[in-house]
Amino acid sequence: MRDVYRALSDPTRRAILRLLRKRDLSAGDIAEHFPVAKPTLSKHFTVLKEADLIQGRRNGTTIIYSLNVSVLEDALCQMMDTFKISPKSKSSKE
Amino acid sequence: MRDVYRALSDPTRRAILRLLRKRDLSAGDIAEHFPVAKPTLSKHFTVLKEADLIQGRRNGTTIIYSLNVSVLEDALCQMMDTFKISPKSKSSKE
DNA sequence: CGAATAATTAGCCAAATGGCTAATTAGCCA
DNA sequence: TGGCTAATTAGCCATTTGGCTAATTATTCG
Repeated sequence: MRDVYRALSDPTRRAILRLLRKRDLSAGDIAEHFPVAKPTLSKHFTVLKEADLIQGRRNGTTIIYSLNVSVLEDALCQMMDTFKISPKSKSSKE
Repeated sequence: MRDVYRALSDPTRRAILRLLRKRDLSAGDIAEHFPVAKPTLSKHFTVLKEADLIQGRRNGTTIIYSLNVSVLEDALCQMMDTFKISPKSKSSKE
């Protein structure tokens, strides 16, 4: 989970995830959506892979990235579990 | 939201939020749970306040921090909205 | 007021982060 | 094989981050 939080902390990486939500895309396709150099994006891919949020498969000279849907869903659910409010004590202020 | 992601990216700050989920606590009370110096925690409080996830109120010489429950809930819901899978295209791999 | 306590701000430092260009790897095809 | 394209790795740099100690602020109380 640590890696997931880290992965989500950067706006470019969040945008990559949103793109991949719709369809698989090659590294080059993704690059067209961002004003940063390709090697910079490669680093972002690495971070996202470390969090297991995406995976790449080679297709000829290109690499196709796809979202690991269930991993993302599980991570979101776990965040809910971690932070969502248990109706324990009364509300705080006032 | 940018600030929320940033706030959540650090494990100490996440732990602070979990603590405040149960009850309000003074800065000193919170400090007892962590092996870091008080000024370091003060910085974390600042980051959490910038994300509007917590607020502090003074009570004599101490400052009591409380979780902004609805802000956290809204943030989590928005993350769900942002990332949860719309049943658009078919699954990706294979 | 003066001392004590709680917390923050100021200022410093090492490590991590996100960006870039140049060089390298990997696969395709003539 | 040689050349082309796609992408990553290597290496560099500036900024941010999370940590610390010392100094400052705020409040209470004798």
